[in-house]
This record gives sequence, structure tokens and C-alpha cells, in this order.
Amino acid sequence: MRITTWNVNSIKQRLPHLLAFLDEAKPDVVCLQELKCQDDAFPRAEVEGAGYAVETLGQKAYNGVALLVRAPLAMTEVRRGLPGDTEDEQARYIEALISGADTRPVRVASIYLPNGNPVDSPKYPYKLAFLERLRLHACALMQDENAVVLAGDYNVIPDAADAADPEAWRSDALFLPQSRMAFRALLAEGYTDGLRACDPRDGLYTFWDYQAGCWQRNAGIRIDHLLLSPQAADRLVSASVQKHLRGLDKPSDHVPVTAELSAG
DNA sequence: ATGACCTAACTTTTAGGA
Repeated sequence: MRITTWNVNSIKQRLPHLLAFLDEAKPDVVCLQELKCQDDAFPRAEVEGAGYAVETLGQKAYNGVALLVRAPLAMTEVRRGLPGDTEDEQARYIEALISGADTRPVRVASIYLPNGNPVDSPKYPYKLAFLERLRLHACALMQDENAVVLAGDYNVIPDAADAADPEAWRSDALFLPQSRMAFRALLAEGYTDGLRACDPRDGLYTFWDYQAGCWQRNAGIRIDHLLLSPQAADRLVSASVQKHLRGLDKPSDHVPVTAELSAG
């Protein structure tokens, strides 16, 4: 089962790239972030036409997450929103159980973690609170009999090796010690950073800012992650970054990251 | 030299992103 996470930075702007990617890579599950549209504006017919079932949690203008599942796999037990804060209106979490005849099921989440900047605003405590809610839910999912994959844009640079210029991020919400500690707390629950487990090299990035020629000079950061429960990690075959999509016309500032799991 | 982008919205400027 191939599982991809991709922050598309507007599904409407990125639909041609998404359809081309589905056709070329044929992922079984796609976790999308930053749809930037409401549910009824999602280009459902086009994605279904490519052979995928669709579940969305949209929001006007900002945020928004979705799960796509390629037939004949099926998606059940859909959960929208993270437990722990009924006041949270931001569309940042969707989860479902993915199952099929030829594979053991996998519970997959598409997550768009808050950016958290500026750090002296309420946005930073909101980010840390969201990370803590995610840790508690990730812990609860450990009791699940199924493998779990928590995939998405974490907006956390885990380590200095995950940035071309770590010093530039020293006081940013993506790289502050508290943010990195909260990410490590997720790993401490027993989850594996799928991409890092497959590729120990420096210079592995998933985001390049549109500004300042970041792409051209490879000034990237690694912030899109797939976290695997032990059952999922046992099935991990490979993981890679689809970097070439950043070089297309009108790209997202993020590229897809894909992990392949054995049938189990 | 210290600049340089992109997206959505009741758009002609702002908020948000990272």
C-alpha cells in the first residue's frame, strides 16, 4: 500500500498537478492538506474520475484536509477533527480506516498542523496545544489493533539536518526547541519517522519557499512527515520524496512524500 | 546590493502562509 502526503496549497490551483500525479504514481492513499476551499467546492468529480474515493474536511479560504483512496480499496470509520477541543473550528485533521481484500487494514490520518508564527502571538500556544492533542490521540490509537500512519504537514523541522540553513530558522515556530520536543514526544509514543527511517542523508527537503529563489538554491526544509505505528513500521518497504513536482509550472511550495507498506 | 512569492477574498488591499 503506497501512502502519499501532500500539502497542495489550494486544491483548485493544483488540480492539474494532482491528477497527473495520481496517474503517474498511482498511490493507494493520498493525504492532502491546505485545500483552501469548502467541501462543496472540492473538485470531487475529477478526482473520482481518476478512480479515487474522496473524504474531505474543508474550510473557507484556509486549511482543509482530505483523504483519497484508490479503488478497490475502501475507506470506513471516517473521523473529522482531533479529539480534545470542541471549540476548535480549524479544518486540520481527517482519519479513516483503509481496507481491501489483498492487504491488512491501515488507519491513516491527514494532518495539517498549525504554523505557529508569530511566536509571541496566540498562534504559537495553539500550535503546541494541537501537538499535545495529537500526541494524546496518537497514544490512544496505539491501542488499535490496526497499523496507523499519521501523515501530513507537521510544520516542524525535526532536526538541524532537516534544513539547508538551520540558523535562519532558529527563532521560528517551525524549529523552536518546544516545537521539536513536541514532535519528539510523538516519536516517544512509539511512532517512526518513515522517511528518515529509509533515508539517513542530509538535504532531504519537502518544502521550498516561493520567495528568495529558495527552490533554485535548494534552500529547503523537511516538514512533511509520515509517522508509523510499530505495526506500520514493521511493514515499511520504502519512503521517498517526489521532488520533481516542485520544478513544474505553478507548483505547490510543498512536494509529495510517499511511504510504501507491504500487504502485511 | 539584502531583493526576491503565492493564494483567497463581498479584491484594488489584506491576511496568512513558512
